[in-house]
Amino acid sequence: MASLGELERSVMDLLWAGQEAATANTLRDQLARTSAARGGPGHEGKELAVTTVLTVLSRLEKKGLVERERGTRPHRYQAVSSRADHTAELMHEVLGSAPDREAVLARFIGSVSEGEAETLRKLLGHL
Amino acid sequence: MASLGELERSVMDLLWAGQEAATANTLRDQLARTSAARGGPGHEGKELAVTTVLTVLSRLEKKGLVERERGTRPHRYQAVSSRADHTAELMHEVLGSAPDREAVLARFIGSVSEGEAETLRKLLGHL
DNA sequence: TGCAGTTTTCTACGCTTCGTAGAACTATAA
DNA sequence: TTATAGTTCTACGAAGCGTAGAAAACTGCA
Repeated sequence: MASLGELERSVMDLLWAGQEAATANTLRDQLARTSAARGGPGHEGKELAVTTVLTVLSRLEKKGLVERERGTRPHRYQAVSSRADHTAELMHEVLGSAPDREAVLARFIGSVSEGEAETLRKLLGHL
Repeated sequence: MASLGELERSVMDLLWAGQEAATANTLRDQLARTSAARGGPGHEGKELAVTTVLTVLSRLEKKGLVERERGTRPHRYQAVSSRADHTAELMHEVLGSAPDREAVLARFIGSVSEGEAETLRKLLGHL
């Protein structure tokens, strides 16, 4: 239960981008304004109903990606983990289902840019 | 369009396991017999109709994961790429959608077993 | 050459997920 | 205590997936 729909992803992107917890209304506005909402820049996001945003937020909460403060009245929503953490976790998930992990890693490393290979060497160096 | 359903995955597992191209009937039998079909061992797979297997194979073909020889009468199906290649590609896909690739890699490396870290070091060494 | 069996394609149905939002309910501020 | 802002409930249509029958296409044999 890890994959996200298009709107769900847009919402997560906003939550990951902002450091503060956001309300449904804030997000709604950002979705309407931001080009992050629908792919390419120059493409203004759609005007969504607040209920739509709330539904999506609930679903994201059920999926464990979002956490909400129920105390305050306009509930405030925030991502449970950073985008980097989440993505890394996803990568592990993908890798995890493979019986031939080493082979996968080999292929993976094989098609990484030189710059990133360098980064990886550094990261692996001091372990 | 990368995610697979449960049955689709079972079929891919069989195709990845065998080296020869297989027919729908062969796969049907293997699905009925193998425990690879449904998770745990000891759990015998279900008896599926051949048409079911064929439908799934067509869908996998459309997704670009499977390739079929139309020449021979019982068509023969095989995986387009190895499981390792496919999985590595998936990992790149997941990583690719992140603007903060380096941060993701850092998190990813951070939670890799020591054995695998060693493997990675070796792989990165001779590049 | 025409049939009987085999294989493939077409069509379809039920279930689940996702985008979308109205209706109804609830808390809050004045 | 009531208008108003916010939340939950319910729902519908599209797409993806498991599943398979019906129909069409093909093959080997009589």
